[in-house]
Amino acid sequence: MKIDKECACPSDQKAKSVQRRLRPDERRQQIVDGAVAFFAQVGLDGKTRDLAKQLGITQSLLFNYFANKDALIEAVYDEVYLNRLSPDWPRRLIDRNVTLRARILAFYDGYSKLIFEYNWMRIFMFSGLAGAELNRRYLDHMHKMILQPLLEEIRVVSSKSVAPTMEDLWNLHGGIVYIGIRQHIYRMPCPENPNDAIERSVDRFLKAFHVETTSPEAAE
Amino acid sequence: MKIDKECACPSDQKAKSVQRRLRPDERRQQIVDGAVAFFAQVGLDGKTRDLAKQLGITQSLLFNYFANKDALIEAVYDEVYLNRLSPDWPRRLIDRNVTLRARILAFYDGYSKLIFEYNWMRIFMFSGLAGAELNRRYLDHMHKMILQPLLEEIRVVSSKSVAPTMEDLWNLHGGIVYIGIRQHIYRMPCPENPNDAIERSVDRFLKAFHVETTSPEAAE
DNA sequence: GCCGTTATTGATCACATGATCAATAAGTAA
DNA sequence: TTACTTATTGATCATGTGATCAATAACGGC
Repeated sequence: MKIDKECACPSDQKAKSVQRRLRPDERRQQIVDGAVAFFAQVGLDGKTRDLAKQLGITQSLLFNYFANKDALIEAVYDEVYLNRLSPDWPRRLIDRNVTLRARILAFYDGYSKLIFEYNWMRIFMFSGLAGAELNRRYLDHMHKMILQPLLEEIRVVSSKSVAPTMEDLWNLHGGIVYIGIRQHIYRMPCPENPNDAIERSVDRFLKAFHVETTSPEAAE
Repeated sequence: MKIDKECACPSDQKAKSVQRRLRPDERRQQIVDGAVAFFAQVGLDGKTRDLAKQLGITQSLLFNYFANKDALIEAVYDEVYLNRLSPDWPRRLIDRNVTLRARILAFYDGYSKLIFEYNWMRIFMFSGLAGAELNRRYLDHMHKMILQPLLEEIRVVSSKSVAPTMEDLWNLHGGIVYIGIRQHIYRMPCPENPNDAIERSVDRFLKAFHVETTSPEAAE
C-alpha cells in the first residue's frame, strides 16, 4: 500500500541550476501550485514533509508562508475554486438570440474543460468528502446561477405537459460530470474528447422535452 | 475544522449493562461493522484510537483481531463490496420474456438501494480516490456483467441508425449514480425516493433510441 | 465456589507529524 | 569587496499514531 517516492537525485550538482531564494510572492505562488497538485494526488491528509520534498524545499519553509496547514489548504481552495466559474455563463445561458441547444452545448463545452481537469476534480471530491463548506456553496451557485435559469429556458420552449423538473436537470448534469469522475477518481479509460458524449446526452435530453435538436447549421 | 466528539458518559453505571468479553467471531464482526461506519464518516485515514472509542473498546483490542490497520481496511472492503452485486442481475437483464424497460427499471431499483447507502457510497469514493484496486475490479464487473449485456439488449430492439454506444450507457448510469453522490458526498438535499427520477431518466434514454417506453400495464 | 482459559486492558515503544526558532547564506546596494 | 537584509535551512519540541506485550479479569467447566 505504501509507495516509495524517493528523490534519488544527487543533491548538489544540478540543484544549483534551479534558482533558490525566490521573491516572497513568487515562492508563495510556487508553494500553492505545488500544494494543489500534491493534495490532488494524495488527499488533504497529505503530509507537509512530503509536499516540501516534492517542491524541493524545506518543510519549515512552508510555515514561513502559511500560519499552519489549514491556512495552506485554504489557499489551495482559493486557487482551485475562485474565478473558475466564468461570470458570463449565466448571461449567455439566457441569451435567446442563440439556439437553446447551442447555449447548452457552449456552456458544457467550457464547463467540462474546467471540471475534467485532474486537480480540480480530485480536490473537489476530497473537500466534498471532508464536508468543506466551499463545496456546498459552489453547488448552490451552480444550482441558482446555471441550472435554475436553464430550467426556465427549457420550459419556455418545451410543451408544458412534458416540461422537465429540477431533478431531471441534475440528472443531465450528473451524467456529464460522471465522465470526469470515471476519468480522474476511478481512473477508468475514457474518451479523450468528451464533447461527443456530451452532445449526444444533451440531445437526448432536449428531445425528451420536445425541443428542436437539429443544429442551426443543418437548418440553414 | 477540528470537531470534538467527547464521550462524556460517566463510565461505570450503565457501561456494565452492555456485554463485554464477546465471542471472538462476534467481536470481530462488531469491529468490522463499526469500522465500516467509522471509515465511511472520516475516511480511510481515520485513526484507530477514534475508532476504538466509537466502538467502546480499547485501541489495542483492534490489533488482537487484525494484524494491522491495512488488514482491518481490507476487512472493511470485503464487508462493503463482496456479495453486494446480486449474481442474478446479469441473467434477469437479458431475460427477453420481460419488457426491456421493465428489466432496466428492475435493475436500477435494486441497484440504487445498494449504492444510495451512506456507508457504501462514501467508502467507494474514499477507496476510489486512494486508488484501490477493488474499485477498478468492481467497475470492470459493472461494465462486463451489466452495461455490456444491456447495450446488446438495447441494440436489438432499437433501430440500427440510432443505436447507443457504451459511452451513452455510462452516461445513463452516471446520471443515476450522481443522485447518490449528491446525497452522500456533497450532502445536498435530494428526493427521498429517487425511483421517479430514475424512471424518467431511463425513459428519456429509451425514447432517444426508439424503444417503446409505455409501461406494460398501460398497454393492456 | 474454585480454577483454568482467554478476551480484554493499560502501559509503553518507536516513529511520524505539525510547528517553532536561532543560525545560515543568498542576493543587493554601496 | 564589504556590509546589510532576509529568504531559507537544520535542529528541535510536543504531540499523535500504529503496534506490542505483560497483566488483568470475565466467562465456562467442574
